[in-house]
Amino acid sequence: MIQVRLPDGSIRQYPQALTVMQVAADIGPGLAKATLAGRVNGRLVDACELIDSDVELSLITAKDQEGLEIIRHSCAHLLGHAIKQLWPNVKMAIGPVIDNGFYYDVDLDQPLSEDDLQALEQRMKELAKTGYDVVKQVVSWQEAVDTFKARGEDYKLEILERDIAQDDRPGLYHHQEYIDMCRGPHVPSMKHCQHFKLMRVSGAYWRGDSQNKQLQRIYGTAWADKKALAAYLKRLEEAAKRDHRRLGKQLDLFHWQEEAPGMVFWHDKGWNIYKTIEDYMRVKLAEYEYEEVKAPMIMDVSMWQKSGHWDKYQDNIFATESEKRTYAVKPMNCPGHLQIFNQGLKSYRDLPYRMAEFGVVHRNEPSGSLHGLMRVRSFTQDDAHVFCTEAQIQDEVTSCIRMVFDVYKDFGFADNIDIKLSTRPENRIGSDEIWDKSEQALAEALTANGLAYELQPGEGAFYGPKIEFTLYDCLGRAWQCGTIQLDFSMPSRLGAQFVDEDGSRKPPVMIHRAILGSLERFIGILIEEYAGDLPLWLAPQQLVVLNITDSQADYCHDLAKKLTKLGFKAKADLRNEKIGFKIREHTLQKIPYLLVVGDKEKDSHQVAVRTRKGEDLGIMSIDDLLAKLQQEINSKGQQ
RNA sequence: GCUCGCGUAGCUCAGGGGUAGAGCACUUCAUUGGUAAUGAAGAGGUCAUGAGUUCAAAUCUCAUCGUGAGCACCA
Repeated sequence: MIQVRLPDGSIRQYPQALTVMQVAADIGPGLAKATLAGRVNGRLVDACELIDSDVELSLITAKDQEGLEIIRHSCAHLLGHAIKQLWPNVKMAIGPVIDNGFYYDVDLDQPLSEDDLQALEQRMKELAKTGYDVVKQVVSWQEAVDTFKARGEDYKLEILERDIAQDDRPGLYHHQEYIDMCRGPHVPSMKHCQHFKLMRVSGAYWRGDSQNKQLQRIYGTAWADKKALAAYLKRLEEAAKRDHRRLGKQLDLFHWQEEAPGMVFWHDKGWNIYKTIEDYMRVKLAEYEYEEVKAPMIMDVSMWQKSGHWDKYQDNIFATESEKRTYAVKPMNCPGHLQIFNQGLKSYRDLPYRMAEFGVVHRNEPSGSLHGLMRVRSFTQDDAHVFCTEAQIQDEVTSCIRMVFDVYKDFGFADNIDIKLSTRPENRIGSDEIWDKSEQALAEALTANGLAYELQPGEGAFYGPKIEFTLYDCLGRAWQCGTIQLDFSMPSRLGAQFVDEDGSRKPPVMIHRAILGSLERFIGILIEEYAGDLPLWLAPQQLVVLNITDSQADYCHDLAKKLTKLGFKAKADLRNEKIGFKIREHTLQKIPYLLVVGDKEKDSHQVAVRTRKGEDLGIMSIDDLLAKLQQEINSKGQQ
């Protein structure tokens, strides 16, 4: 007898081997209909998998996250099925599951247009509607090779040759006349793949290598039911409304111009946010015992040759000539800071020496990588370099980590931060011994602070490994913000030394760290996080005083002036417009508090307070208002 | 940098070989109105730039620049 133990603890006994689907059918026809796959002893398998010994089994349906992923994966096959019918000479590369959907990389001579995409989606729908059964066939490596050779699937053959061992037994999924190779599992029937939409086509290099051919990547989204699909599309629409590029224009924060690609024109309101953040960071710098400096914007190219930047990043450095000398516009602040460190002989007693700068750097990023405020060619880093001894590394890195969380908390980021540890890249300076030491030091600091992190092998900077703090934009795209990097190389390259206790001279260890990273990027993230409704302490205009008729104009003007004098960002709107009109305009401008003054309020020296969310807080005295505002400002982004 | 799409008034967008359109914003006038749009009139454009095809180009072709999505890159 075969014993099958289900998640509820119950045990079913069968006289002979049977499939996952047969167990589902034995439990009930409804469950059989919903079953997409099974989990046998913790391993995901197809519904057609044979159970021939005692096992623990749970059935996977569209209600499980794994089930949804299986649907998406099968939708990629469905795409393959349909595209092969419309363009028989297309070659299929890879078609994995991604967040919210799937994609398939295809090699097709002709570029796919919007219309082509629609035709493809239509064909997918027609095929899915027939609800055909998907048939899995497990074959030998050679049989798989023969199958794809016969079908001219060069990319599948390359995958077999390079990634699949010859003693392996690949799974072939038959979607009627279409055959795809996959580890699986997949849906037993296309009945389950009904709610999908093709989203767009873009280019993508085969195996992610820009030396290889660029294929066409077709993105799709897929869901278990119609409602979930509609909800997802709605979510995308809502996300677009939070886009910082759109809000930047609507709220008059900044603009872009053809003459300066990748460089921001900050308007008064945007610059106000920027200044608030910089002022705040200065307070934090004092708290964490940093000195603030300012190094030159351009230096002779020899400096960058010595530092190694010229070798590694020449293409991305803006350079300029004068009197037969070549100067580089600084892409990083560290060489400048090392020059400041080098002035005067330093003792071990001077360490740790924490040197900060709001450093404006220019990097000539590839045109295709520019993205609003998130990826620009000119930006300000809240940069700092901590010069210390090896013995001080642990404490200093820990202090940096604390500062990151301390600051992020005030901006309202707490759970939505990801931490990554990036280790030695192929292209690097410094010995392996030094890299071992640095990577270990960072990993230990993270562990000691109880922080979970994702390892990114090969993603470190050329001079050292780094901890990255990643935040996400409105569409869930990841952006590196804070970073802590260990560097045992650059100080000695640029001649930095300190006199140790025993009188010997040694190069200090340098920790590069940025909390916000790029102020531009951080502001972009903030705008999207809050959909433009910045917390009161960051709002570029906090208050607007609105009169109802001319008879309150003087009072409103004086009140706005008084509020400004008290340190609030306030303006009066005395235009000859109806109050409803003014409220609409300032609400759309996302000004936190609208203070309405009519004769009633004027006579009693009060204001009627309305929020940008449309709440009416009623009439209150100026003192009560001030107390409320102050409290909200003090709490920053922490609710 | 690569692939595909897009570029029309300050903004959001329609149009699509035959003299350039809307809404909002702007200007002027009237209106002093209590919580998301008062009314009327007016002004505003080398249709990104350059070349080509054509009797004729905003419209078709090519190139350049910018931009969007994705890929590659990201010190």
